[in-house]
Amino acid sequence: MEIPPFPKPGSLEEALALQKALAGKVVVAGSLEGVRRIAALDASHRRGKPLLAVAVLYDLERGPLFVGKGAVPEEELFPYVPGFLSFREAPAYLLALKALPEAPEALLVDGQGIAHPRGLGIASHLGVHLDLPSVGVAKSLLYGRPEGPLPQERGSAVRLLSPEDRPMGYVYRSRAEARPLYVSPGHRVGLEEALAFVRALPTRFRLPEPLRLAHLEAGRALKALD
DNA sequence: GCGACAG
DNA sequence: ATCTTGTCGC
Repeated sequence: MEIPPFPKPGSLEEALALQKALAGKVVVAGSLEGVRRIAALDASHRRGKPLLAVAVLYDLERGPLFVGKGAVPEEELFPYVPGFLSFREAPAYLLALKALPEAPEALLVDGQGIAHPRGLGIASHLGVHLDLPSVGVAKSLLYGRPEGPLPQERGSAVRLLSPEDRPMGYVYRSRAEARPLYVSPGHRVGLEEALAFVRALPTRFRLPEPLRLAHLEAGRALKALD
């Protein structure tokens, strides 16, 4: 697939400017109905080792088809700063995607979409960079607050609101006993459509299966480095 | 000034 | 993300 070079900011100020510019290109509209092949992205890292990213090419009707991997040496990593995660992890994800035998129709990313201080979480950043529909599924909250209490039952969801009460996504209960997930549109998908998409994904445990596989594979691939 | 803070 | 043991429960 076509992958444009990813600019590495020389400073946080530069990253901020890039972020603001790209946020203006995010499209929060569209349906993922009919999408069949996606790429699920997750990464693993330990100090002293490279950041290891995994892209699982996943057919929604057949299951996992291929695992692409990408690694970036620790010395080359942008520092982790809340709100700037994409500048650290995106380069590794792009390498993992480049290793896939075919381009996915959409991306499922471990992290926020537009539920972000400047509307450009890693899912949105990757979506805009590659001009692909994308959805963010984060395991914890970065920005915003739930509109109300989240029911315990599996499948329940409440909107995630910005400080100005703008809906940015959903707090979603994928499993009855599990802590919620934070689902938000990345790019080229609407608010409700992003939730509908995640709800339709096969989910055996807390994380949707494609992301769980990416998570497991990233962990074992990193461990295999030594 | 204080608290919050994806991975 | 990772550092970390046992422990509760299906």
